[in-house]
Amino acid sequence: MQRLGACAIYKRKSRGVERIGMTRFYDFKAFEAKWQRIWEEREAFRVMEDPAKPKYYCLEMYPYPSGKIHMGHVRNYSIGDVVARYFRMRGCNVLHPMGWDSFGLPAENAAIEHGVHPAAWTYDNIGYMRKQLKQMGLSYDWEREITSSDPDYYRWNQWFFLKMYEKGLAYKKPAFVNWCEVCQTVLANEQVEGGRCWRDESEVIQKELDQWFFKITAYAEELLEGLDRLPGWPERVKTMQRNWIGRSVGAEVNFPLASGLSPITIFTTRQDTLYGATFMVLAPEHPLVPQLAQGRPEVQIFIERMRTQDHLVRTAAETEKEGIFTGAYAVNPLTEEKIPIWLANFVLLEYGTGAIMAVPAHDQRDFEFAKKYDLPIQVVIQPEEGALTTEDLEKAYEDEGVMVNSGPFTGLPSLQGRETVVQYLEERGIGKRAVNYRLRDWGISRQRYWGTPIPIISCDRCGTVPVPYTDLPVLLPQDVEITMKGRSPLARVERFVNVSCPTCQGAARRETDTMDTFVDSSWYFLRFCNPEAQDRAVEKSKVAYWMPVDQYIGGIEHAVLHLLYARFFTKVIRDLGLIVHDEPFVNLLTQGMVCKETSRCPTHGYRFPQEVNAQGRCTECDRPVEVGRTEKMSKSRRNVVDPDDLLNRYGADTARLFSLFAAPPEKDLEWSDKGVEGAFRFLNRVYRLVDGWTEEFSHPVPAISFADLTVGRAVYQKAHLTIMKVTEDLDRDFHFNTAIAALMELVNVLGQFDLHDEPGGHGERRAVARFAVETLIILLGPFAPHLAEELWQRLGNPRSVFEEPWPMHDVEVVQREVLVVVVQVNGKLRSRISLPPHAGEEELRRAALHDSRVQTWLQGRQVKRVVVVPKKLVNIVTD
RNA sequence: GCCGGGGUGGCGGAAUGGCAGACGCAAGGGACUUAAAAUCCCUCGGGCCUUAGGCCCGUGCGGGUUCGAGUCCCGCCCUCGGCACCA
Repeated sequence: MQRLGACAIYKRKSRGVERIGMTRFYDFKAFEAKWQRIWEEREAFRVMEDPAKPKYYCLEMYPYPSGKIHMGHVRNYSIGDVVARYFRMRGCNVLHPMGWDSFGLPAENAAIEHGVHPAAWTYDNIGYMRKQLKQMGLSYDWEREITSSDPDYYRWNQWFFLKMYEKGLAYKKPAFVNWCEVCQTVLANEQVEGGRCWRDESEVIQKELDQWFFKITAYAEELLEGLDRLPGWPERVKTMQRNWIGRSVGAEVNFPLASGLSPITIFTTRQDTLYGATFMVLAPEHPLVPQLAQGRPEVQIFIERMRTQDHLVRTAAETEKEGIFTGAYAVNPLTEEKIPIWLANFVLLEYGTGAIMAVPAHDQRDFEFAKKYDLPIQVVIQPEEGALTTEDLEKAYEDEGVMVNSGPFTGLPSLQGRETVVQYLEERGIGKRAVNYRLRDWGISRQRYWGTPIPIISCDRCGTVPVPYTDLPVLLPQDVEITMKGRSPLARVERFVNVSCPTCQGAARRETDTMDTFVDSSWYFLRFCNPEAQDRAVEKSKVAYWMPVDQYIGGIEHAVLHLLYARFFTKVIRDLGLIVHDEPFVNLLTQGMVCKETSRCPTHGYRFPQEVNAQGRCTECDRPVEVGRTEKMSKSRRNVVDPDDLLNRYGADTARLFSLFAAPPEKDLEWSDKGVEGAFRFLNRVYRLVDGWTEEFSHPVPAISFADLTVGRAVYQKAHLTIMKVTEDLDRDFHFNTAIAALMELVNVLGQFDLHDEPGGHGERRAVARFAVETLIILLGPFAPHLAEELWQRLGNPRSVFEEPWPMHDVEVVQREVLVVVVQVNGKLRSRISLPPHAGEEELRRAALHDSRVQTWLQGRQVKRVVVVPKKLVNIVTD
């Protein structure tokens, strides 16, 4: 019985030494290290294609190597590991890989702040985090590890880029970026705060630079429609993608100019309100503006002001509407009235045609604008009840109604009017049906060093020339000075920039921008199928075997960006003929955030737990600290828990078990130190239970069958019920928390069980106990793999517990021996009756009516009806 | 404003339209111990009936459907998240 943890040994050796707060615990450190070593030696999680087995691809979002793993990773990867181990035990050939999303800005910031090379910083972090993941006992096939910043990986980003370039899906156009004059660099949207640079607080301007784009809009319709064929995705993720794609159906209408210049086309979803269009508004950047506003310097000034205003600010809903008259007029094609053309901040060049017809009576934005600049308002839609007049209009009437003041259309319901008007426009060549998407093309240029070089060369004679495939990869040069000064750091590396043109051999320059790191993660799941392939990005047969991903698991924060880009890439690669599937991820589990309560001091803000004393006061100023609401764990909120501490103190199995037990996976998890201890206690209880019985189990146990069992029937049955419950919970929605609860129930039952036979017994109790314990260990395996392996081995089993097939419950055993049926009178619980398990409806009814407690409730009442739910309940309805 | 989650004990959370509160945490009581820790056992939604044992109320609020509603329907309130001048 000398198997308890180190502390217990210490206590025994040093009798008489008093230690307060000493705990006895199982030696998780030794077990976990041992089994991690054995798994590695046995290559337990290597997989190859095996047509004989059903395949299962389980994937968790690969991490950015920021330094250390955080609790979100612990949760994410614990979930994934249970899924992977479970399906493996169910007989599937499981692909469960891991890698590193290792290009990105933090590496460059580290270079600027600490003078470390981004590569050194990144690869150090990967080394540390890989060690942490291994310490968690995750069942990855590490032979398939990929690192997106390796040339072996990113060369294929370049390859895909060139393929897309050939197909016209990658193109260059001028686009606005956030530019800080002080830093001389482009800033990401997240680095612009209120229109100012986050570093030096100087004003950020919109600068027009040549940028590379992927034409994701070419797939807008398919990306939208495909969502309907993803039943395994959470509804909210699909909704967010639908909103993001933002399909709207309407019409494009041509408005002739009064001066006879070529007409201006607008997009509208409300062509039924065309008769109410009393003016037009163009985006300040609209290409026709210079012609229209000739000789009007004040318009130039307005445009200039709009150009320099931060795009985010300008497009914010709270920003006041402002505009200016261009001096030009257009003609409403239906009323044939002359209407003024204005420019305004709220009209965006990127959406629709960059021009709108303004219907102030029926569009709130137009209404506010018309009121401000005193422009005419004309009511053309009347609500069903009550008349609307222009005079008493306090806000725009945007709902449906009946068309009025609309010439031949007057009297039509607005909904129907939309169809009739668009037909009319098409017949006369004034306009046509049109669909618009809010989705914009994906700008992938980054003026950064630590990313995939864009494989393009520009030559003064030949223009834009793609790097030939044979010259890939375009390697990212190593010795580059990284500062915040200047444009892309690569632009100052002459050896890199200066090349000869692949077409004319003349002097030419390389593109010095790098790709958005979302490009890397848009296809990494394909690379896991054939990470070793040197001559191609994806190997058709292997990808055909493994893809699509059966279960993808990650944070909700990628609901739109990553998950949309990955779907887009999948469709592009399909159209390149390399894969056959349309969607990358069949089932998606978006795990909730890991949260913890925060502490705030009135003077010092967020406090770490160690910055709060026992009296709940700030250690710096002694003011009472307010315990705030629970929020997502983050360094800035000072409410993080370091997984290293958790792993050292309680071990991987406890860390995993707690993060799975505390909440269902898709909900937020509230951190609780006490809850972690609870999980640890449970594992210790399992350990002690098995440890205490190992000796008994070394004696031979007889074969048992439930039918002949004279003792321990309830325990035997509980084991089968637990198999049923755990299996159901894993199959239905991965309800790990209730599955673990079922295991706890089994342990509670076993804790009460005495396995010593009555005099004259022949080991039946021992046999029941052994069966139940082995069942427990197998079922516990996916959740607490190290402890399960250790206990399994100690019971004398030579093979790994993960080579055991997942058990199946016996339907005969699970049948209750005695049915306890609930009896209600008028829907209220009044009694319970016990009956043999196969009692029929009539027996139930009779037994219920004769029950003495029920009798007292029926006194003086007439039984009107008796509802019988077989095996469950009888409800007696009286008058 | 629009869309999507969610409101159940002191807390995290359970409940295919059929026993509300599984399991865990906290709390209280007890056993073991010289003592503490650890462990084990018991109690644990609220109110009421002196007891055995029972009764009443209770899943955000108000209606409805049903023999029966935490669960389904209608109307609200609160809360979290996403989107938001998208024509």
